[in-house]
Amino acid sequence: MGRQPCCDKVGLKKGPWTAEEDKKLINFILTNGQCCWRALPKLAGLLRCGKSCRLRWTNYLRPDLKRGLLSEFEEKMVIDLHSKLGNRWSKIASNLPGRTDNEIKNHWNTHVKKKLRKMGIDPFTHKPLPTTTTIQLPDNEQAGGPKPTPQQSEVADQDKEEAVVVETPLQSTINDQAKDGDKSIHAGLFDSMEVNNDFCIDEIPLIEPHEILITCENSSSSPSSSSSSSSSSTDTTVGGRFLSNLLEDLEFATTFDYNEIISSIWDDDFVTSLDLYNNCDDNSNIMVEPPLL
DNA sequence: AATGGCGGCAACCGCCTGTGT
DNA sequence: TACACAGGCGGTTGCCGCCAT
Repeated sequence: MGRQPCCDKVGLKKGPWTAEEDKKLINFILTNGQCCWRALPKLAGLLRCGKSCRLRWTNYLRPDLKRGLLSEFEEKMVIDLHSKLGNRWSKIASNLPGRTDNEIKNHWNTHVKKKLRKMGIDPFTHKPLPTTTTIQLPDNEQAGGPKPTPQQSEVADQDKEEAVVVETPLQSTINDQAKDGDKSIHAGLFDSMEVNNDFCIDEIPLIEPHEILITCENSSSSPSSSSSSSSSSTDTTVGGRFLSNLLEDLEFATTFDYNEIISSIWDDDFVTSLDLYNNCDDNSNIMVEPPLL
């Protein structure tokens, strides 16, 4: 007898989320907080699996999410953390405020892997690629007999790396950069897992629940032309747009009093900060501290 | 201008882990 | 200790837009 599915899948909707569904989810969570994902869809009037709701909220609807490409520094952080933690994306994400594991995972698979290979670094081992004339095949097509799956390889690699900490070429590069300048940020980044510029990668979450960092995105540089071009009401998905745009898309102004709900749940300071964020148009960072729900 | 290939990313699936009983 | 359940995590899939031809 198999495990019971997380929810009754009969009649449940799958695929991209519609603005209406997003609205219901946001409305419900802002009103009731995050609790019991399994029961949430029913209570919120959604024909979705609880897991799907959780994913949608944590990856796209949370107000503390940053959007857009990872900055150079964030990318370096990801590479370094990956060299130490392997594919533990959630752990990596916990060290990058406003970034989700899914986002980092996607970024790794689509951008960083290629970049590292171009630099002659094996994205799995973080060590220099062998300088043979062998044609570099995709990960799962490496020549040569039965091989472990990528996951198995990575696990093995991780085990090795846990035993022996080796500074990768990239780390050296970054450490060199740290010597040249910007020491406040880079200093000690790769020193150890214990102390890392005031945070411990292993144990201490970088963001406290009450401390959410929101970066103002340049409104003219929305993540991709695709999302901006599809921002008309004909597009049913909200895609990667950030909350302010999202709320706009959802037509909260006319159909959903977002401010009222916010005010009823979060305190005035946070509401003011959120408002400030929503209206800002430069690239400054604003610290928004929502009270614990 | 049409179209086929490719890349990026949102979302799903299934397994794992933590917690309560 | 064993079991059930909910939530979390990582791998994978499939859609969609962009770009080259």
